[in-house]
Amino acid sequence: MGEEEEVHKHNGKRSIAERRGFCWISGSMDSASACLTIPPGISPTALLHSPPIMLPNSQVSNHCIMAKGGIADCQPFVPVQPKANATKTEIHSYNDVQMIQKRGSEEAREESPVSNKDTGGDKREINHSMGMARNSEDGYNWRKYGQKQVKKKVERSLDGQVTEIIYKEDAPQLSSTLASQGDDEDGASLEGDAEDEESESKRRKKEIESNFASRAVREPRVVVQIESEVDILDDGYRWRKYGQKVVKGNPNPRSYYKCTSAGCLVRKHVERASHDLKFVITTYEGKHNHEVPTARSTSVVPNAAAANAQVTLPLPGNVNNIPKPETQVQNLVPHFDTKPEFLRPAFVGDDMKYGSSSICQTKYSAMPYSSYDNELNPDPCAASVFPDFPSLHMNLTSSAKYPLLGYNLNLLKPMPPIQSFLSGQQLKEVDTGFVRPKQEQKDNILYDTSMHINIVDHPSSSSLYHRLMQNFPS
DNA sequence: CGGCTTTGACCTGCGC
DNA sequence: GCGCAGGTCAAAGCCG
Repeated sequence: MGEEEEVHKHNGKRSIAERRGFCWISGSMDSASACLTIPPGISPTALLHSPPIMLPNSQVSNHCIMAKGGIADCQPFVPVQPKANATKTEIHSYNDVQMIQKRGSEEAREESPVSNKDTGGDKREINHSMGMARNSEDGYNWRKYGQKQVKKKVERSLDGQVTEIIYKEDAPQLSSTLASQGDDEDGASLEGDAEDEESESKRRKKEIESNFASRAVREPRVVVQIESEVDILDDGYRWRKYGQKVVKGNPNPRSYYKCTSAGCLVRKHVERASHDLKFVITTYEGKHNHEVPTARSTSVVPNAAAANAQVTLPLPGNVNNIPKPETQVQNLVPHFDTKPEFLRPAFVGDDMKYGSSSICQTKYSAMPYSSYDNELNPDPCAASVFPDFPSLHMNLTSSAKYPLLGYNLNLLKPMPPIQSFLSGQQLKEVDTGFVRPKQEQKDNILYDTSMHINIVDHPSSSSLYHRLMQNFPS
């Protein structure tokens, strides 16, 4: 049974996603991000029946279920074409979403940059009151149970395809959550006697203390969604898998990893997105208290082992040397791309400068694959694109028939429809879990279609992942 | 043989 | 208190 069915059957109860603490992001953002959250090949109508993106949630500041009622607030789902000189990285905030969540639907419609006028005027109610459920026009009852500041970074390819979506949860907004509760209880709290208020105050205080004691609050959590055919994204650190579990609503198993460095408590879990198997969702919890292991294997994985390949991501040589950005760094995490813009001086030196990020793309697109064949054949692009990182080189080994990350590097081959990504054998595997034993993966020729990117970073280069994590309190 | 993965059992939190 | 679900543990097995 799929998640959709399960959720739809919840009628009268809290949805699966809600119970799981996920937030459904469906729209109401600015026009760009509203479209960008939609995986390629998913129609707007389909979004009514499948969550486009799910964000793991903190245990403390809950999220609001937005999904089913969000479509009406979206801009038309027209693929966003990249501007001619546009940067390839866009920062979006969900503030407007939260506004809708926090306020009633009427106010939201008034104040949201996306109005119903633009979207056909489909009126839905997104109730913000805790404990209250209202009927939305999808026929289900939805109850807000919290909200949380989430920032999103969307990366797109030249053709407008979403290649990477990264979510960063801001610091828990207990105050807003509590304020929301206060709003809900305004009648009682305002009219109650002093004793009740004191009791309530103590209860809330206790709640806050309890919340902060939980790991979900102590540790920063970053969610990265990357379009990738490989399941494991090598971010430079060493991880040991300590568990695997199939979570409800996603037939793809979630793998749990711990950082192998002694004393480091950072963990992450990786899973294929249920709504689109092209996406790998990696959730990082915690902050590394050590440097990136220096002696790392940088071997290029043969094509045949694509499914088990690791994509090496650039990481810093010394976390302590990374200046803490003054501004809020957006969503920069282990990141692999054909355009490692985080390695460019502008990115390394100044968080929010996205400059001429298309340079590398252009170069890559123009490069024949033979240029990237192996480590003995250093990427000629590297020297010109990353002048500040002389030792950096990229290895792209691929028979890429598909535009991994949205970049069709193989200009000599046609791009098949995205929906063909999984078919036949692979579709069967979805039912039993996407991740299979190593040997099976290696033996499966279907995975030979992926492109491998192996970025070997200069030891002193900076990592956006680190810088992001440094924004979180230790 | 050490490091890693696998996987069933166990723990914990939450909702009812 | 019970059941469910997510997360973690740890023994067994695999692999280089």
